[in-house]
Amino acid sequence: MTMRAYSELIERLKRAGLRPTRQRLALGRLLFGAEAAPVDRHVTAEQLHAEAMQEGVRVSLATVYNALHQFTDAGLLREVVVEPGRSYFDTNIADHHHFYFEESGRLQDIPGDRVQLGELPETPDGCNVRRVDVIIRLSQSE
Amino acid sequence: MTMRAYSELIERLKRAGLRPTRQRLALGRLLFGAEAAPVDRHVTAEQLHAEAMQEGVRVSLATVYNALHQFTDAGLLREVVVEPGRSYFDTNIADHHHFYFEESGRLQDIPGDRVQLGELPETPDGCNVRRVDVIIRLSQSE
DNA sequence: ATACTTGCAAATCGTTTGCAATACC
DNA sequence: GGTATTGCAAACGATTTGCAAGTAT
Repeated sequence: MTMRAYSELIERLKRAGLRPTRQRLALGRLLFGAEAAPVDRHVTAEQLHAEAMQEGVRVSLATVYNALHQFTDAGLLREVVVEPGRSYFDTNIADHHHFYFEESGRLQDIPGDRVQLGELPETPDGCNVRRVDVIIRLSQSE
Repeated sequence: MTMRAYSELIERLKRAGLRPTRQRLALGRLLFGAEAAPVDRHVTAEQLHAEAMQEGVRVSLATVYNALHQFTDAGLLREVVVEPGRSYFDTNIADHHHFYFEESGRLQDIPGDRVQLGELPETPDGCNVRRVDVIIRLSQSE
Protein backbone atom coordinates (compact mmCIF):
# COMPACT_ATOMS: atom_id res chain seq x y z
CA MET A 1 0.00 0.00 0.00
CA THR A 2 1.38 3.35 -0.99
CA MET A 3 2.04 6.17 1.42
CA ARG A 4 -0.58 8.21 -0.35
CA ALA A 5 -3.28 5.56 -0.23
CA TYR A 6 -2.47 5.12 3.41
CA SER A 7 -3.06 8.76 4.31
CA GLU A 8 -6.19 8.77 2.20
CA LEU A 9 -7.51 5.90 4.25
CA ILE A 10 -6.73 7.80 7.43
CA GLU A 11 -8.57 10.82 6.10
CA ARG A 12 -11.51 8.69 5.11
CA LEU A 13 -11.82 7.26 8.58
CA LYS A 14 -11.48 10.63 10.23
CA ARG A 15 -14.16 12.09 8.02
CA ALA A 16 -16.42 9.28 9.18
CA GLY A 17 -15.68 10.25 12.76
CA LEU A 18 -13.64 7.11 13.37
CA ARG A 19 -10.22 7.16 14.93
CA PRO A 20 -7.68 5.59 12.62
CA THR A 21 -6.68 2.78 14.92
CA ARG A 22 -4.35 -0.04 13.99
CA GLN A 23 -7.27 -2.43 13.59
CA ARG A 24 -9.46 -0.17 11.50
CA LEU A 25 -6.54 0.72 9.27
CA ALA A 26 -5.68 -2.91 8.70
CA LEU A 27 -9.26 -3.87 7.92
CA GLY A 28 -9.71 -0.79 5.79
CA ARG A 29 -6.64 -1.71 3.81
CA LEU A 30 -7.94 -5.22 3.22
CA LEU A 31 -11.28 -3.85 2.09
CA PHE A 32 -10.38 -0.70 0.19
CA GLY A 33 -6.64 -0.98 -0.29
CA ALA A 34 -4.76 -1.07 -3.55
CA GLU A 35 -4.92 -4.87 -3.78
CA ALA A 36 -8.64 -4.87 -3.25
CA ALA A 37 -9.64 -1.58 -4.86
CA PRO A 38 -10.45 -2.66 -8.42
CA VAL A 39 -12.33 -5.75 -7.25
CA ASP A 40 -15.67 -5.50 -5.53
CA ARG A 41 -15.59 -7.61 -2.47
CA HIS A 42 -18.33 -9.42 -0.63
CA VAL A 43 -17.01 -10.51 2.71
CA THR A 44 -18.49 -11.92 5.85
CA ALA A 45 -17.11 -10.91 9.21
CA GLU A 46 -15.57 -14.35 9.64
CA GLN A 47 -13.86 -14.19 6.27
CA LEU A 48 -12.37 -10.79 6.92
CA HIS A 49 -11.24 -11.90 10.34
CA ALA A 50 -9.54 -14.96 8.89
CA GLU A 51 -7.89 -12.83 6.22
CA ALA A 52 -6.54 -10.41 8.81
CA MET A 53 -5.19 -13.24 10.97
CA GLN A 54 -3.53 -14.76 7.94
CA GLU A 55 -1.71 -11.50 7.34
CA GLY A 56 -0.58 -11.50 10.91
CA VAL A 57 -2.87 -8.68 12.01
CA ARG A 58 -4.16 -9.31 15.50
CA VAL A 59 -7.84 -8.34 15.59
CA SER A 60 -10.63 -9.88 17.56
CA LEU A 61 -13.75 -11.04 15.78
CA ALA A 62 -15.82 -8.62 17.85
CA THR A 63 -13.73 -5.75 16.56
CA VAL A 64 -14.22 -6.93 13.00
CA TYR A 65 -17.97 -6.84 13.55
CA ASN A 66 -17.69 -3.38 15.08
CA ALA A 67 -15.58 -2.07 12.23
CA LEU A 68 -17.83 -3.54 9.54
CA HIS A 69 -20.89 -1.93 11.07
CA GLN A 70 -19.15 1.38 11.59
CA PHE A 71 -17.94 1.36 7.99
CA THR A 72 -21.46 0.53 6.88
CA ASP A 73 -22.98 3.35 8.94
CA ALA A 74 -20.40 5.69 7.46
CA GLY A 75 -21.45 4.68 3.96
CA LEU A 76 -18.16 2.98 3.11
CA LEU A 77 -19.79 -0.44 2.91
CA ARG A 78 -23.19 -1.86 2.18
CA GLU A 79 -24.71 -4.83 3.91
CA VAL A 80 -26.36 -7.52 1.82
CA VAL A 81 -28.48 -10.29 3.26
CA VAL A 82 -29.07 -13.33 1.12
CA GLU A 83 -29.52 -16.17 3.53
CA PRO A 84 -30.73 -16.42 7.06
CA GLY A 85 -27.69 -16.20 9.27
CA ARG A 86 -25.22 -14.83 6.79
CA SER A 87 -24.46 -11.19 6.16
CA TYR A 88 -22.18 -10.00 3.41
CA PHE A 89 -20.52 -6.61 3.39
CA ASP A 90 -20.07 -5.19 -0.06
CA THR A 91 -17.30 -2.75 -0.90
CA ASN A 92 -19.27 -1.52 -3.89
CA ILE A 93 -21.48 1.27 -2.65
CA ALA A 94 -22.61 2.44 -6.08
CA ASP A 95 -26.14 1.68 -7.22
CA HIS A 96 -26.07 -1.95 -8.26
CA HIS A 97 -27.59 -5.37 -7.78
CA HIS A 98 -26.52 -8.97 -7.28
CA PHE A 99 -26.33 -12.42 -8.68
CA TYR A 100 -26.38 -14.99 -5.93
CA PHE A 101 -24.98 -18.46 -6.61
CA GLU A 102 -26.97 -20.74 -4.34
CA GLU A 103 -24.53 -23.64 -4.46
CA SER A 104 -21.39 -21.74 -3.61
CA GLY A 105 -22.96 -18.92 -1.64
CA ARG A 106 -21.05 -16.44 -3.79
CA LEU A 107 -22.27 -12.97 -4.73
CA GLN A 108 -21.53 -11.15 -7.96
CA ASP A 109 -22.26 -7.54 -8.77
CA ILE A 110 -24.58 -6.39 -11.51
CA PRO A 111 -24.13 -2.75 -12.48
CA GLY A 112 -27.17 -0.68 -11.60
CA ASP A 113 -27.88 0.28 -15.19
CA ARG A 114 -28.21 -3.36 -16.27
CA VAL A 115 -31.44 -3.72 -14.35
CA GLN A 116 -34.31 -1.42 -15.12
CA LEU A 117 -37.10 -1.19 -12.65
CA GLY A 118 -40.37 -0.20 -14.24
CA GLU A 119 -42.93 1.98 -12.58
CA LEU A 120 -42.91 0.99 -8.97
CA PRO A 121 -46.13 1.10 -7.02
CA GLU A 122 -46.41 4.39 -5.19
CA THR A 123 -44.83 4.07 -1.80
CA PRO A 124 -47.22 3.96 1.13
CA ASP A 125 -47.85 7.31 2.81
CA GLY A 126 -45.21 8.83 5.02
CA CYS A 127 -42.50 6.55 3.73
CA ASN A 128 -39.52 7.00 1.52
CA VAL A 129 -37.43 4.51 -0.32
CA ARG A 130 -34.15 3.79 1.38
CA ARG A 131 -32.91 1.32 -1.14
CA VAL A 132 -34.04 -1.21 -3.68
CA ASP A 133 -32.36 -4.57 -3.54
CA VAL A 134 -32.54 -6.92 -6.48
CA ILE A 135 -31.13 -10.38 -6.00
CA ILE A 136 -31.11 -12.81 -8.88
CA ARG A 137 -30.78 -16.29 -7.45
CA LEU A 138 -28.95 -18.73 -9.68
CA SER A 139 -28.39 -22.44 -9.52
CA GLN A 140 -26.29 -24.85 -11.51
CA SER A 141 -28.43 -26.01 -14.42
CA GLU A 142 -27.04 -29.15 -16.09
CA MET B 1 -62.50 -24.76 8.39
CA THR B 2 -64.82 -26.63 6.06
CA MET B 3 -64.74 -30.38 5.56
CA ARG B 4 -63.78 -29.80 1.96
CA ALA B 5 -60.91 -27.42 2.69
CA TYR B 6 -59.72 -29.92 5.23
CA SER B 7 -59.49 -32.80 2.77
CA GLU B 8 -57.88 -30.52 0.24
CA LEU B 9 -55.18 -29.73 2.75
CA ILE B 10 -54.64 -33.43 3.38
CA GLU B 11 -54.33 -34.01 -0.35
CA ARG B 12 -51.93 -31.14 -0.69
CA LEU B 13 -49.67 -32.54 1.97
CA LYS B 14 -49.79 -36.03 0.55
CA ARG B 15 -48.92 -34.75 -2.88
CA ALA B 16 -45.88 -33.10 -1.32
CA GLY B 17 -44.91 -36.46 0.16
CA LEU B 18 -45.72 -35.33 3.68
CA ARG B 19 -47.85 -37.37 6.04
CA PRO B 20 -50.84 -35.37 7.19
CA THR B 21 -50.02 -35.38 10.86
CA ARG B 22 -51.91 -33.47 13.51
CA GLN B 23 -49.17 -30.82 13.69
CA ARG B 24 -48.78 -30.30 9.96
CA LEU B 25 -52.53 -30.06 9.52
CA ALA B 26 -52.83 -27.48 12.27
CA LEU B 27 -49.99 -25.37 10.89
CA GLY B 28 -51.27 -25.81 7.35
CA ARG B 29 -54.68 -24.60 8.45
CA LEU B 30 -53.18 -21.51 10.08
CA LEU B 31 -51.18 -20.75 6.96
CA PHE B 32 -53.51 -21.75 4.14
CA GLY B 33 -56.88 -22.21 5.85
CA ALA B 34 -60.05 -20.27 5.13
CA GLU B 35 -59.24 -17.58 7.70
CA ALA B 36 -55.83 -17.01 6.20
CA ALA B 37 -56.48 -17.75 2.55
CA PRO B 38 -57.33 -14.31 1.17
CA VAL B 39 -54.55 -12.62 3.11
CA ASP B 40 -50.93 -13.13 2.22
CA ARG B 41 -49.06 -13.92 5.33
CA HIS B 42 -45.45 -13.32 6.30
CA VAL B 43 -44.70 -15.29 9.41
CA THR B 44 -41.63 -16.18 11.34
CA ALA B 45 -41.33 -19.57 12.98
CA GLU B 46 -41.74 -18.00 16.40
CA GLN B 47 -44.88 -16.16 15.36
CA LEU B 48 -46.49 -19.25 13.92
CA HIS B 49 -45.54 -21.22 17.00
CA ALA B 50 -47.10 -18.60 19.26
CA GLU B 51 -50.23 -18.57 17.14
CA ALA B 52 -50.56 -22.33 17.33
CA MET B 53 -50.10 -22.34 21.10
CA GLN B 54 -52.71 -19.63 21.45
CA GLU B 55 -55.19 -21.83 19.61
CA GLY B 56 -54.39 -24.64 21.97
CA VAL B 57 -52.47 -26.69 19.42
CA ARG B 58 -49.53 -28.36 21.07
CA VAL B 59 -46.54 -28.15 18.71
CA SER B 60 -42.90 -27.79 19.54
CA LEU B 61 -40.90 -24.97 18.00
CA ALA B 62 -38.60 -27.49 16.35
CA THR B 63 -41.58 -29.03 14.59
CA VAL B 64 -42.69 -25.62 13.39
CA TYR B 65 -39.27 -25.11 11.84
CA ASN B 66 -39.42 -28.54 10.26
CA ALA B 67 -42.87 -27.95 8.84
CA LEU B 68 -42.01 -24.52 7.47
CA HIS B 69 -39.00 -25.87 5.66
CA GLN B 70 -40.86 -28.89 4.35
CA PHE B 71 -43.65 -26.64 3.09
CA THR B 72 -41.06 -24.39 1.50
CA ASP B 73 -39.32 -27.32 -0.20
CA ALA B 74 -42.70 -28.50 -1.43
CA GLY B 75 -43.35 -25.10 -2.97
CA LEU B 76 -46.23 -24.23 -0.66
CA LEU B 77 -44.28 -21.40 0.93
CA ARG B 78 -41.51 -19.07 -0.03
CA GLU B 79 -38.77 -17.92 2.29
CA VAL B 80 -37.85 -14.25 2.36
CA VAL B 81 -34.77 -12.95 4.11
CA VAL B 82 -34.70 -9.26 4.85
CA GLU B 83 -32.44 -8.91 7.84
CA PRO B 84 -29.68 -10.97 9.27
CA GLY B 85 -31.29 -13.32 11.74
CA ARG B 86 -34.87 -13.06 10.61
CA SER B 87 -36.57 -15.31 8.07
CA TYR B 88 -40.10 -14.79 6.94
CA PHE B 89 -42.20 -17.44 5.30
CA ASP B 90 -44.57 -16.07 2.73
CA THR B 91 -47.83 -17.82 1.84
CA ASN B 92 -47.91 -16.00 -1.48
CA ILE B 93 -46.01 -18.18 -3.92
CA ALA B 94 -47.02 -16.28 -7.03
CA ASP B 95 -44.48 -14.07 -8.76
CA HIS B 96 -44.27 -10.95 -6.64
CA HIS B 97 -42.02 -8.65 -4.68
CA HIS B 98 -41.90 -6.86 -1.34
CA PHE B 99 -41.98 -3.63 0.51
CA TYR B 100 -40.02 -3.84 3.70
CA PHE B 101 -40.75 -1.38 6.51
CA GLU B 102 -37.46 -1.01 8.33
CA GLU B 103 -38.94 0.41 11.52
CA SER B 104 -41.60 -2.19 12.10
CA GLY B 105 -39.93 -5.10 10.34
CA ARG B 106 -43.15 -5.65 8.39
CA LEU B 107 -43.34 -7.02 4.86
CA GLN B 108 -45.96 -6.12 2.27
CA ASP B 109 -46.52 -7.79 -1.06
CA ILE B 110 -46.17 -6.05 -4.39
CA PRO B 111 -47.83 -7.88 -7.27
CA GLY B 112 -45.28 -9.17 -9.78
CA ASP B 113 -46.65 -7.08 -12.62
CA ARG B 114 -46.11 -3.84 -10.73
CA VAL B 115 -42.37 -4.18 -11.07
CA GLN B 116 -40.81 -4.48 -14.48
CA LEU B 117 -37.31 -5.75 -14.73
CA GLY B 118 -35.57 -4.54 -17.85
CA GLU B 119 -33.11 -6.62 -19.80
CA LEU B 120 -31.16 -8.54 -17.22
CA PRO B 121 -27.53 -9.27 -17.88
CA GLU B 122 -27.16 -12.68 -19.44
CA THR B 123 -26.81 -15.25 -16.71
CA PRO B 124 -23.35 -16.76 -16.29
CA ASP B 125 -22.76 -20.04 -18.12
CA GLY B 126 -24.29 -23.20 -16.78
CA CYS B 127 -26.65 -21.37 -14.50
CA ASN B 128 -30.33 -20.73 -14.51
CA VAL B 129 -32.42 -18.23 -12.67
CA ARG B 130 -34.19 -19.71 -9.71
CA ARG B 131 -35.89 -16.57 -8.62
CA VAL B 132 -35.59 -12.82 -8.68
CA ASP B 133 -36.15 -11.07 -5.38
CA VAL B 134 -36.90 -7.38 -5.30
CA ILE B 135 -37.07 -5.77 -1.91
CA ILE B 136 -37.93 -2.09 -1.62
CA ARG B 137 -36.74 -0.87 1.74
CA LEU B 138 -38.81 1.89 3.23
CA SER B 139 -38.41 4.09 6.22
CA GLN B 140 -40.63 6.62 7.94
CA SER B 141 -39.99 10.01 6.44
CA GLU B 142 -42.05 12.02 9.02
C1' DA C 1 -44.58 -53.79 11.30
C1' DT C 2 -42.28 -50.23 9.42
C1' DA C 3 -40.92 -45.90 8.31
C1' DC C 4 -41.84 -41.31 9.20
C1' DT C 5 -42.65 -37.65 12.83
C1' DT C 6 -42.47 -35.56 16.98
C1' DG C 7 -40.80 -33.31 21.36
C1' DC C 8 -37.36 -32.24 24.23
C1' DA C 9 -33.16 -30.55 25.60
C1' DA C 10 -28.67 -29.76 24.24
C1' DA C 11 -25.83 -28.10 20.65
C1' DT C 12 -24.64 -24.93 17.14
C1' DC C 13 -24.28 -20.76 14.41
C1' DG C 14 -23.56 -16.00 13.70
C1' DT C 15 -23.61 -11.98 16.19
C1' DT C 16 -23.71 -8.79 20.31
C1' DT C 17 -22.56 -7.22 24.88
C1' DG C 18 -20.24 -5.91 29.42
C1' DC C 19 -16.33 -4.48 31.15
C1' DA C 20 -11.46 -3.95 32.35
C1' DA C 21 -7.25 -2.91 29.85
C1' DT C 22 -5.35 -0.13 26.13
C1' DA C 23 -4.58 3.26 22.43
C1' DC C 24 -5.43 7.66 20.40
C1' DC C 25 -5.58 12.88 20.54
C1' DG D 1 -5.93 13.16 30.89
C1' DG D 2 -9.97 12.11 29.02
C1' DT D 3 -12.52 9.64 25.72
C1' DA D 4 -12.83 6.24 22.18
C1' DT D 5 -11.54 1.61 21.10
C1' DT D 6 -10.19 -3.01 21.88
C1' DG D 7 -10.18 -7.95 23.43
C1' DC D 8 -12.04 -11.41 25.85
C1' DA D 9 -15.35 -14.34 27.40
C1' DA D 10 -19.92 -14.71 28.39
C1' DA D 11 -24.56 -13.85 26.66
C1' DC D 12 -27.64 -13.93 23.02
C1' DG D 13 -31.41 -15.14 19.63
C1' DA D 14 -32.55 -17.88 15.97
C1' DT D 15 -32.17 -22.26 14.14
C1' DT D 16 -30.64 -27.25 14.12
C1' DT D 17 -29.68 -31.71 15.84
C1' DG D 18 -29.73 -36.38 18.29
C1' DC D 19 -32.40 -39.51 20.02
C1' DA D 20 -36.11 -41.92 22.45
C1' DA D 21 -41.11 -42.11 22.29
C1' DG D 22 -45.20 -41.70 19.48
C1' DT D 23 -48.02 -41.97 15.13
C1' DA D 24 -49.46 -42.76 10.20
C1' DT D 25 -49.84 -46.28 6.63
